[in-house]
Amino acid sequence: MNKRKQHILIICGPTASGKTSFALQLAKELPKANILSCDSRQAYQDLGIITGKDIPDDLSPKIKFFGLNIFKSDERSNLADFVRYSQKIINDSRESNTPLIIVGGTGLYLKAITQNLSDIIIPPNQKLRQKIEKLSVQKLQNLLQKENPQKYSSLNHSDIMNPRRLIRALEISAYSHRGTNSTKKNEALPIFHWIGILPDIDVIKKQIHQRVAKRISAGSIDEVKQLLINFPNNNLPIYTSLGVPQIIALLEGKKTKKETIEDWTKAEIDYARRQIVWFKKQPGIVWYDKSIDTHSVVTDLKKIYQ
RNA sequence: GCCAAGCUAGCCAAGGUGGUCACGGCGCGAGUCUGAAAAACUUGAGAUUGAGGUUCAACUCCUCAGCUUGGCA
Repeated sequence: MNKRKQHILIICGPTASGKTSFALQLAKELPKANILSCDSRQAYQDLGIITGKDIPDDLSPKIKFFGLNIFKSDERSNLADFVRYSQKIINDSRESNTPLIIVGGTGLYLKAITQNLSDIIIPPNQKLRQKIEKLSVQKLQNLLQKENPQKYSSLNHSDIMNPRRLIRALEISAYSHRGTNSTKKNEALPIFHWIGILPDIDVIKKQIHQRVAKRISAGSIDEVKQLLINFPNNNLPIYTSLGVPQIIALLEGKKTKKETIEDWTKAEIDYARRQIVWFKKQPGIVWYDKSIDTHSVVTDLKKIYQ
């Protein structure tokens, strides 16, 4: 790898597109490689079955896999935490001169890793959040209009109806008002090469159907039971992992097992759809629609890593 | 067989003294998104069982047919 410029491959795509196995396949063909999973839920230490942390047991020692199990399940980890972690992995890979492949489906995290997003350094303000979280959308709008009319008018129709976005905007305004508006230096970023994996939507749906059925029979329900015992606070982010709310409904007797499987499957398909919408909009992604010729990609990549 | 109630989008479902675009929810489609992102939010397309009749006008009233559910000898 070039000593001065670090090249990093990013493999993105919707859930069930086969991006992880592609990354592993690719890594095998390199003399050594680090893989960083960029996945907001697999980053937690529990729910291995539900979130599908399917890394082969016989992983070659020349491949190191990062990004899994890095947060405790009762943590409210977030974008900034993950970016910090990623930067460490990126730096380590550069120093050890090891090619790094980032693979994941959490679009915003990937975006933040590859660009210096300015506002993400502003931390959550729990006091403020608690104070205003119960307010109506209308009231939040009024507040923001008063506090930061510029930001208010920059929001689109969807965002302006979104309490979470309004609260975040108010949080940022409050932070800026304190005069601690830090101007973070743009550190030299590595060069990122994006590959998007996008099979036909029907293939994805079929994969999702199979995957949910498999995960249910592999012990997902017990996994949720255990989670409820270990971390009874079901307001934690980990509780929003796909499959968890659906399984909780089953445990509460509100749904049959069949309905649970249907609901979970649907949630996964909806999620895949949202991911596709997001990634399609990101510039600079080289898309692989159907079958991927790993070898030709490797050939291309070797040129980059020369 | 008789009586009763009902039949509104793919599914569930509200409505009105007959009178412009027929509530909703689910599902389906399309999007938004810089510290919750597997999150949160926005938005679109779909309907009056069929055939007659009354009327200026019927999804709403009448008749017949079909189907569904409940009750009865």
